[in-house]
Amino acid sequence: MAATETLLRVRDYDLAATLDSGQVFRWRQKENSWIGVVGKNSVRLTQTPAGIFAETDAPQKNWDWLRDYLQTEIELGKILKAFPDDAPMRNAVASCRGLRLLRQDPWECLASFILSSTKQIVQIRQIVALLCERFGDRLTPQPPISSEVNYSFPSPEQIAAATEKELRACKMGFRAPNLLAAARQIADGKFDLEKIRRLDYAEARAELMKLRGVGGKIADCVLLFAYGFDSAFPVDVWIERALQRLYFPRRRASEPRLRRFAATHFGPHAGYAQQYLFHYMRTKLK
DNA sequence: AGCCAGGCTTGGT
DNA sequence: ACCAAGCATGGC
Repeated sequence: MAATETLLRVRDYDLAATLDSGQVFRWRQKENSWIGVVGKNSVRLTQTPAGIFAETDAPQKNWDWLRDYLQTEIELGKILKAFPDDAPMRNAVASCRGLRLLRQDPWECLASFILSSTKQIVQIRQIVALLCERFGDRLTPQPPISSEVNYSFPSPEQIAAATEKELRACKMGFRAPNLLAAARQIADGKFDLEKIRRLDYAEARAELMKLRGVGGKIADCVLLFAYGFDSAFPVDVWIERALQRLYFPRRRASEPRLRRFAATHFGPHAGYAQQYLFHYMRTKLK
């Protein structure tokens, strides 16, 4: 039965923390709900005691795409149990109960993180919103499900057809040529985002880093948030500060030292651990 | 190794 | 209201 709404029964899922934790930049809060776009679907999500209530403009035959995006089927408990048993991790888990990792579209994730460099989250949201309005597909609103116009994330082809000047007008500055180059390589078939899935972590990371404007941090974000490489551990200044403060409070640890520590300390779900530390640091410390 | 590349937010006056 | 400093990643 095609329907425009469903209830995803899930517990231990903090929708607000998940959609507002710096892994994705398209969701906005409206009253008690979150409005966003997944693929070509405008989506409204509402946290309820029974789970996540989801509404879309178009009727859906099944909701697998949304379950996959929200990662509602994973066993969070198992992941949390695999975290190192130390005080910082216990505190982070206790204060960010229900924080999840999404499974995003690789191109949207890559493009968003190319735009993220040396930007704060509020600014990344603005840039991405402008980019979608100007180059994405207009999605027709269906009252009363949605009253506002939404836009799909522009495809590599849509961005490849733009000029650097038009992209700069979305306030992305020096990131414009990087985004344009990536879009063109992908649109021309010279860079294959699907191939990344078949590589191991180190190979996949090296492959992404061939793109201009993609260093280790951005590659790790894409590997973690879009491809599900759970061992990817993006190290940005927040995480560096968190590691320094939580694990080396007495002595100053060099950046390579912190990286080596992170690579071995957090186990097979290091990426999840990173998200908990990041959110803990952003919301609870300083 | 150290500087440079938007533009928005924050903090000081 | 204004102006300076801060943000935070990759490339050269």
